[in-house]
Amino acid sequence: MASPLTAGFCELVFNSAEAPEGVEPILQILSVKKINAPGASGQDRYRLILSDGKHFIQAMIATQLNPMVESKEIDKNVLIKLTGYVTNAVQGRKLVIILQLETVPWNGEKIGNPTNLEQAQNAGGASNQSTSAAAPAPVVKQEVGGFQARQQSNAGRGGAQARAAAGGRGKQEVGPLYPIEGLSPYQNKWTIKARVTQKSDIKHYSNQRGEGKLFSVTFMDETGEIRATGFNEAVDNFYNLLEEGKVFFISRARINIAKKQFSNVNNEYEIMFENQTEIEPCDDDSVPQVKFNFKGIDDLGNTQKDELCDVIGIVKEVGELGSVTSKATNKPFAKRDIQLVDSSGHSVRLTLWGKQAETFQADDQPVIAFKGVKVGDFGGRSLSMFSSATMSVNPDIPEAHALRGWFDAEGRNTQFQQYTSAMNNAAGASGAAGGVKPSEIKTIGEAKDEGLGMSEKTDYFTTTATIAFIKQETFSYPACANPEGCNKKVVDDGSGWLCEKCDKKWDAPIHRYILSLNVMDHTGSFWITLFNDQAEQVLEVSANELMRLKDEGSDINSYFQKATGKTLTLQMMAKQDSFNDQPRVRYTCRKANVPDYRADSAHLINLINQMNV
DNA sequence: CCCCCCCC
Repeated sequence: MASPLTAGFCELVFNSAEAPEGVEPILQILSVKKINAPGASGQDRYRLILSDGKHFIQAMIATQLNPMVESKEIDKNVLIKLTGYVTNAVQGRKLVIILQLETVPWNGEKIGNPTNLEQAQNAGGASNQSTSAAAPAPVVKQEVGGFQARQQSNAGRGGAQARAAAGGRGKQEVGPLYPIEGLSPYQNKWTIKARVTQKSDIKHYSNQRGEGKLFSVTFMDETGEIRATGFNEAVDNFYNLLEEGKVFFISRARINIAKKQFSNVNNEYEIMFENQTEIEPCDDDSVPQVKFNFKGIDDLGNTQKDELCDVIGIVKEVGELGSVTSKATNKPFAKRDIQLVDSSGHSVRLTLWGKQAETFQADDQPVIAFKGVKVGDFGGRSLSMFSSATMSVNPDIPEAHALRGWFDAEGRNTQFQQYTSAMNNAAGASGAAGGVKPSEIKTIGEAKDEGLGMSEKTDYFTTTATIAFIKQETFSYPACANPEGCNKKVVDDGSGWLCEKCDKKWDAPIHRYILSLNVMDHTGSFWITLFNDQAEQVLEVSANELMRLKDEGSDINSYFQKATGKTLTLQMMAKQDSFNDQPRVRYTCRKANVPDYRADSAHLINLINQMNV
């Protein structure tokens, strides 16, 4: 019986510089193995050993074919027809990269007794390397993950390849067209067709190694994105050529391992432009526009500080334009904070800087997609936009439309959960791991009944309650007057107020609140502690001023009376504590707000809707 | 080979 396999294919690959043109071989899979090195996008990668009945050869499959491995369509002894592939030499070894394949019906038996072609060839001592001057295109007839029309555009490329051929240097100067996802340091001949989605300014630097300049761009195609950097001469050669938004062919550049801490580009590798790098503009506009890798606002607790991420949200509030002076350079910077919310019900502050802060306008609560914003831990979690980040207002992408729909239908009336700095110390900064979430609305009765603050973990919750009583006897403590902000308790030793921490003596302390309030709602009451900022907000007088009035014998009772009866929405922390060896819960108020009755009502409507009546 | 990106 004739073998269904394409006899001689392995030898053909081994002896050709590029994939054999027009050949769609049928091969048998001898083994499937997951390799340890992740793919460009961090996905699993699989290596196959393929047999033509006589020899076997190694192959990698593009990650879009991974599901076929997982479903066992790609498995040992299965016959496959390669309908899209390229070949590559890696340190003298040949590798087939499969972009598209079809399975061929077969009874599951192994065919023939194939041997390792490389060993056979090397043992024979003969090098049959092709000296063909032709530059065959890779075989891709149908759509491969959006790589349709590759052959046409590749062939129509004209530029680098045609010039190389005209230069009479024999071998093609550039490799076949690759998906960005398929790039790795182990391949040297490739061309990508990609859009520039971001281009940096030219940056000049000077360090021990000397002076220089550099710029970077992000390239994107249907399969992924990759960052590319050019130094010195590459800046002169390519900076003006590479325009944001335009499509280019790029070849003959180096692939390095990406330094991920400096980039949010979703690729294990990055491109380094070299002197022989070739970049040619491309008219084909089919390459997609921008690729986001959104992180939900509620998920920012699971990111590390300083990590870069993409976030999409509704601009709920726009802060005033402000200015700060950089500690490092003493230079002033314009800044503007905005509040972003998404359908997770969480909100986060995002800071814009410089020109972007000055010109930012969003009075109609638009959707904005941010790319490459930096996560900070101020106030639990915050975001900061810097020069390499980009923003798209009301982008035409599904995530944006979904968010718009959600916000207009219900999000408008949602009370959003804010990050709090206490979450930096709490187990699991997301606030979701174990402890009650800060925005979870509880009545006082529920907080007690559910035993919040009774476990090892600190619980956070929000409650709306009315001040029933404020303890007047002790409302403050004498604190260190250091203008840098120390706030430690100081003691009067007769010659002044000593701060042990600052090792300084002050003529007078600054009094700070530790205020005990009894607050109640329709379910019960509890004692809570307010520290300086919250207490000052409630009493509308500073502790220092109140202490001065008290010391001069004025009646300060009116301040406490004025605050009593106020109803506030309190962001609470419930923490285990002990008093006279008895365990008890200490309730601390982290933030007091005027109630948002609209949001509270929306919460109640939610609860009503959940009732089974 | 850069990689700083600001403040509370």
